[in-house]
Amino acid sequence: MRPQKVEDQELLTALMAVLRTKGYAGASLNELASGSGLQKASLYYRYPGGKQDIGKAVLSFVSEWLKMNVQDVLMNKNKPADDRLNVALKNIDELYHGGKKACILRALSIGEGLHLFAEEIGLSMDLLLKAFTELGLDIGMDPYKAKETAMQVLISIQGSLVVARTLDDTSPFTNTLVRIRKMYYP
Amino acid sequence: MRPQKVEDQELLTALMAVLRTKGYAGASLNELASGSGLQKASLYYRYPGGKQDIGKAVLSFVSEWLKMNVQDVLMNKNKPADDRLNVALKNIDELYHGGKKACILRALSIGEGLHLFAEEIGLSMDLLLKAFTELGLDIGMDPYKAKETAMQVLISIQGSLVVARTLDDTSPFTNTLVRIRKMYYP
DNA sequence: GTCTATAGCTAGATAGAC
DNA sequence: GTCTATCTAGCTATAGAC
Repeated sequence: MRPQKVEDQELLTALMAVLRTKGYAGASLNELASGSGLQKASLYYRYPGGKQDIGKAVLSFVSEWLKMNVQDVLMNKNKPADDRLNVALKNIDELYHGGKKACILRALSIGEGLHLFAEEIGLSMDLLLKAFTELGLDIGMDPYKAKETAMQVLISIQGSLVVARTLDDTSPFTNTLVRIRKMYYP
Repeated sequence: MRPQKVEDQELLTALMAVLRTKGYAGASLNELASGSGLQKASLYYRYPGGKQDIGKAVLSFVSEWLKMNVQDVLMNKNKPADDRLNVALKNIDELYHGGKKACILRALSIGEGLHLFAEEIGLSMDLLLKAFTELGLDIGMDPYKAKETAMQVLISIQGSLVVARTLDDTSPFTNTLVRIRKMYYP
């Protein structure tokens, strides 16, 4: 058992960085290799299923990150709800580097990726939807309002990331994070 | 001058359909050819610059479509503002087939496309932003509110399309069109 | 576990017949 | 204007040395 040249988490972070900027079809194994510090053949050793395997591994990694850094944060009833929201939004801000980086879920939901990863992407979206719905219920929203608000959170995050990229201006995203806070604490 | 086998507009519509579903990197010339009814070499005759030329042509086509079916509609001061908004929203609904089809501006803003088409995509976004801002001013919003509302329109359209695709459910998009109406006529 | 080297294929792009 | 045939480069994936 020779030691790994690159740790799993570091590797997945690097692979995610390539996929989120290039997209699934646009990310070649050569780019995934050079971006991660391993050679193509080594990537096949770590992910025997090749590129599709890499995509699934990255999406699982993202899903776990969201669970830990958004869902668990929002649902931790030991802390005040507004503190939980602040931390979750700060984590989301970091995930997208203040609007400078694209969403991996969106990048992989184009073309072939939409069919290959529909399940994984849908799971992450559901996770976020449920977490923000729970927060709404927690601060006294009725179930319908809580679900609608959570949906608006997802829509405005995704939408503001798209607009930020196409206008080359991060302010739509940063403003959106402030707006989300106001949805729960007007 | 031999007659064209496929009319310009029909050709661009077919090419757009391939690009918006496969993305720029994912759409091969073979797919663009079979999707449009022409052979690869014929596409090179119509678009000498190859794939990049096709992308730019499709984006110009979309920009003109938006100008005619959204901007000119919203700015036509001969009709009542709420009628204009209804028609513009109906046209947007058709452009995206009720949320079933992706946005070409978003599909081409991933990977290589973001750099190749930044200008064209930004122009279409600006066009929409200005048109909806104008509508807001027209019904009495102050300039700041008008601009903010227009930005929310763009964000919620793009975001709801992403969420609709990832959840495989068009209702986020169709609900968003209703919400947009309420932003201007609460 | 990681590497170099390479197989087999498909990509974007062009030449030249009609 | 459109086609078939073909070029080269780059792709995914694998074999085998270390």
